[in-house]
Amino acid sequence: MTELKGSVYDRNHMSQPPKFSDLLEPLFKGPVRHRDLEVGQHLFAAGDPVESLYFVDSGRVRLVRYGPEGSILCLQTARQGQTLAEASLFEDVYHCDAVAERPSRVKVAPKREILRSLMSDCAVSIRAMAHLTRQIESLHARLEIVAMKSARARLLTYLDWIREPGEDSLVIKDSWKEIATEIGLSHEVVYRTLAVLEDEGLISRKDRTVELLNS
Amino acid sequence: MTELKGSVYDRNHMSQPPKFSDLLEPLFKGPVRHRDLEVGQHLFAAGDPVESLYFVDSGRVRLVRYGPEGSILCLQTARQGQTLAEASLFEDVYHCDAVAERPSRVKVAPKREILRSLMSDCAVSIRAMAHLTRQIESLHARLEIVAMKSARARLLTYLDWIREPGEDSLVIKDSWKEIATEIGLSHEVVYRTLAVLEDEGLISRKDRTVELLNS
DNA sequence: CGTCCGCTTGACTCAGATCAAACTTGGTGG
DNA sequence: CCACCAAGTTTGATCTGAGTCAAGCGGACG
Repeated sequence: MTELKGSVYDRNHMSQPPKFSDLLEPLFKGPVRHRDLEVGQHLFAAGDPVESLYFVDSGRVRLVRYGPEGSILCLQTARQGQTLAEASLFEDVYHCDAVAERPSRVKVAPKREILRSLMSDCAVSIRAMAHLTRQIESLHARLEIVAMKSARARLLTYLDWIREPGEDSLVIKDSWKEIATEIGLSHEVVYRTLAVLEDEGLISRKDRTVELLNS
Repeated sequence: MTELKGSVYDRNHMSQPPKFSDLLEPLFKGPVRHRDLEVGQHLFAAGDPVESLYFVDSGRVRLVRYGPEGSILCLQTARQGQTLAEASLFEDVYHCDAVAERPSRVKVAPKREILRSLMSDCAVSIRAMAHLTRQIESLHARLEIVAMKSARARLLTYLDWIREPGEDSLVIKDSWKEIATEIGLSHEVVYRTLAVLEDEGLISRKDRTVELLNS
């Protein structure tokens, strides 16, 4: 509970709260293997057997699914200190791909070890459940956003979602282009809508910080 | 594991597989309270404290969230034999409403009892985790559908999703109107798209059964 | 028999996608 | 230090497809 000011994790879209990472981290403390990934490199692909649980030491790894028409949907983004595809722990094979967004290093823990630890300590499994429920809520929020028809509502809801509770200003960590794909809009519309919102005085932008006025 | 041929549950959109219901059902065996709901009646609302876990004995209860512009988003549909809002077990207050879609009867189990059972038996909590992961995958599938821009792709993917693996024909259990809201389309577009797909020979309809040709 | 509601189709509107072009920024290498 | 390239950002013009309003059909149910 120290580095990076913590604000990098909280309420972050598609990312699990930090607490659980800390809880599972002990599982990765023993004789664990590492894997280093270059940008674009796959950690696993849909159809691969699930044999490990991954913990992102550094970098950023995304869970994505490819649509038939070549579209890409991001299901989860695992940043430093987070685990990836926990929901696949009880699957035989993955149903989506994991691809590094940046040069990344991940810890690899055998699935069996993880399951054994969960089995042996109820307190751990309870916290794991709590973690999964948070991911479910995160998905609820994303579903809510993507289900909106208007770009304006999507953007405002998204900004409201990733902002710190109580804070009126937030720092954009990704490019707007990435955000656009994240909320299912073309980047042009995002830029346009941002301009409109700024015109209307609902937000103000400077560099990579956005101020939410009159929530 | 007997009634209704099972097909009512499997791979059903927004519904958890049946196994877990069986697993948790024992928890509802003791001296549990019941609640009867009329159509449209609320079981709980957003902001209410989470004090119980509900199990649908009969009828159908939906987890919904209301958008600012009056839009309604369904997060989960709990049918007979399923539990509702398990993801809220670790929350203090609900973040969505539960409303009966049909006259329903639900069993009510105190949250504390549930947590205690989970805490005392690791096997149960492991299975609970497995259940939650299935819900996550269900949400992934819904996200995938709603994120598609074209009505055609949404509908085809949806039909492919709810069909029995291996089966080419499926029986529509809800009205197309409900399905339309489910996949985020107006019902007119759904009807139109169905007509087009039938024209193109991709599907054929008779009564409430749809045949998928040339998947 | 009349009403309600799911279903179906048509005409029109409009918001977001797409294509296009220019500007900014950052990094790389000569 | 500058030339250059890549990628993000911004704005304009146009197109398309889903939403909306509207109207008619048919079955269920009282």
